[in-house]
Amino acid sequence: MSATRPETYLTDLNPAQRQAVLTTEGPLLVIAGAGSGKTRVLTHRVGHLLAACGVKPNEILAITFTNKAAGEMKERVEHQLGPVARAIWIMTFHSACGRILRREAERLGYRSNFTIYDQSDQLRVVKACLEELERDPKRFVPRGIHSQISNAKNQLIGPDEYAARVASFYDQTVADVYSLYQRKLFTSNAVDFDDMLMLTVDVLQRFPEARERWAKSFRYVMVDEYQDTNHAQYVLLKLLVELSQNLMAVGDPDQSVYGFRGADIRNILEFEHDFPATKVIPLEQNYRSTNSILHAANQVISHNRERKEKNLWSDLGEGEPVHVVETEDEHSEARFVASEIAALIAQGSSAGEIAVVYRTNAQSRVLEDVLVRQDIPYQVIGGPRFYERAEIKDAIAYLQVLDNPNDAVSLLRIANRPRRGIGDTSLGRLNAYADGLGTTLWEATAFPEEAGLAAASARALKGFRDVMQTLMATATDASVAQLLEAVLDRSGYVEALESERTIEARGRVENLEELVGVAREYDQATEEPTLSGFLQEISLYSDQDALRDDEDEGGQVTLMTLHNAKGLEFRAVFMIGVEEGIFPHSRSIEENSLEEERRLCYVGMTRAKERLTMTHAMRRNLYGRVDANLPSRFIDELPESGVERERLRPTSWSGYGARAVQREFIPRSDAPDLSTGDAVRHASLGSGIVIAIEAGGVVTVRFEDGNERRLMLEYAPLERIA
DNA sequence: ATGAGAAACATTTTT
DNA sequence: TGTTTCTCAT
Repeated sequence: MSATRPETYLTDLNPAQRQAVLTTEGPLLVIAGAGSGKTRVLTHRVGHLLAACGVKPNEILAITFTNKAAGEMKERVEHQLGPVARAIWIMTFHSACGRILRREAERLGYRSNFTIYDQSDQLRVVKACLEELERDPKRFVPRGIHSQISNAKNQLIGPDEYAARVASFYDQTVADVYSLYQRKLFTSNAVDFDDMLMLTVDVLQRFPEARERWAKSFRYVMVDEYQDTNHAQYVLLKLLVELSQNLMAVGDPDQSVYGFRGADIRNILEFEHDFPATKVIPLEQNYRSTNSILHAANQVISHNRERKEKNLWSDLGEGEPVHVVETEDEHSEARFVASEIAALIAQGSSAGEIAVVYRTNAQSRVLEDVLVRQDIPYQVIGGPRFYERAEIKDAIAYLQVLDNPNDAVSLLRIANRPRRGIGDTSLGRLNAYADGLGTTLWEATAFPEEAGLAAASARALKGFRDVMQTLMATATDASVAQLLEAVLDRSGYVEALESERTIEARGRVENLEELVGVAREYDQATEEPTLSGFLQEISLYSDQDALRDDEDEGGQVTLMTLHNAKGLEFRAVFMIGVEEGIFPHSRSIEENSLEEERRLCYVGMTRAKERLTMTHAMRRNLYGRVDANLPSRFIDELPESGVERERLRPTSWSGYGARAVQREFIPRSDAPDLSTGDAVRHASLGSGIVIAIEAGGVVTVRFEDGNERRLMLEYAPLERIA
């Protein structure tokens, strides 16, 4: 690629961006306002280091928070620089820690093929601990305990230190669980997400040779979304740049919205203090939004006290005013938004350029109903995740046990799945037997009689153990995909699903096939594919980014929470439910985290490129209660100019004026004649089965994804399939 | 071991 | 108001 000469790649940067690219030595803080081109800065800076500063690819570590962001950055850098880019460490905090830990785990007594426990695995372990300690799970809610442990880990407080700080009986229980939890993970040769950071820090702090090696190997470190780092991540970075001090942090304190997950906004606010001689470069030119939108967003965020002054501007002109619309209730709000979307599409916008954002997931429902009826294609971000589906977790658990038989959580998960007569009682006995002997659960499975299992259970267990051992033998010379196929076959898992003969089961089998596809892809794309490698990769890639991307070919309106909208942009954005109690959420008002809510509002507003509409309803049905809500204080904080306020009232019994009803009800004359049990396909919802028919032409259809929906035969784009 | 029915519950969630 | 989780009965 020829884009590697400075005069080429510097020309498409503004002065501040250029300065950020050229400042390579010493600590650098780039305050990157929304839409200010920070990804461009990041990628160009990598290019500059390689092309003009003689830096080798493997000396650069570029950290992001999401796999998606890492993937995008990698792609851009590769596009710019060619294959050399592949040697650059562009990855998430967790993948980087995973890579480091794989090399260093043995110093801490873990083996390098450690298993990574996700949220639900972690919760299982907490529950097991509470049970073992005989604490009442009503008083000590597992989720609460877990979040205490997680917080402690983010603060780098280990079990011993936690125990030393105990101030109440509750704390004492947390401390006991924490310590037992860590021991359980250790004997399972497993770590949780938080451990990945905490243990990496631990190994670097306790072993100077390790610290020196890694600090030497990364001469240049860059971190994106620095405002979202937690304390552990901060300490990790400090250790990694100990020698060079070449740390570039890119972030925007106004977009810190993950405080509730341990992100510490002070990291970015105090960066200059933490890293003396820091150079600070603000990027204030916005390339995304019109000035009406920016002005409005700036005005709202200026109400935060704990903040560094910043003023975004753009040369994209004034644009349309921001629309603020009041409706009667959530239904009219949804109808209004849907009709506006329909109008935008009619004017030539693509559905993919439109987003609806809201504070809580539950708010999508009402809107979905209207969108379906109006036949507007949409996707909801944040539904059930691929890797969290039961069948996928089961299949992965099999692989985990094959790779790391000590992994007790996975073993317990699959022992009786599919059902093979190894019940909870038997597993409990085995567990007790293993504990008594100080061995692992897997080893105990070799001695069912000694563990006191009934004859039938013992036989079942032997069968299970045989299958697993055969598979383990296969594991040594099969590819990951082959092994997975062997697992699905030999375990009887797929067979059990197939014999269910339901749509759900068929969907599960399809999901499993998709997982085999993922494994195949891994086998092909990786230089040295190994089972451990595959497992570590997918443990950290546990979201639906990949699927999300291939699915939105046709262009669909995107529905998502404000949190999920971070980092994205759309031509038109509808922010719904902008009401006191909803947004800001009543919990946030109680918890005094209003400033974070306001930042969330800022994030949402700055997603819009050309058109921003904020709606609020006077009445809203929430949890079966009708509440009267005031408009959000954030609406009061909007400027006078560049904002157009509108109040929608019914003009007739049927709707909100012409534009609201236009597309709504056009009955079809060719409605299919359906009966219960018929297979049907819906134009936007996929196929499913009719499970009920009511008077008035209302059918209930259960779709393949498990959702059930009531549809009006006369209007729904439904057809019968064979 | 499975399912029906009651009770409890209901921000946000990059890894 | 929907959903999930728990309990109890089968």
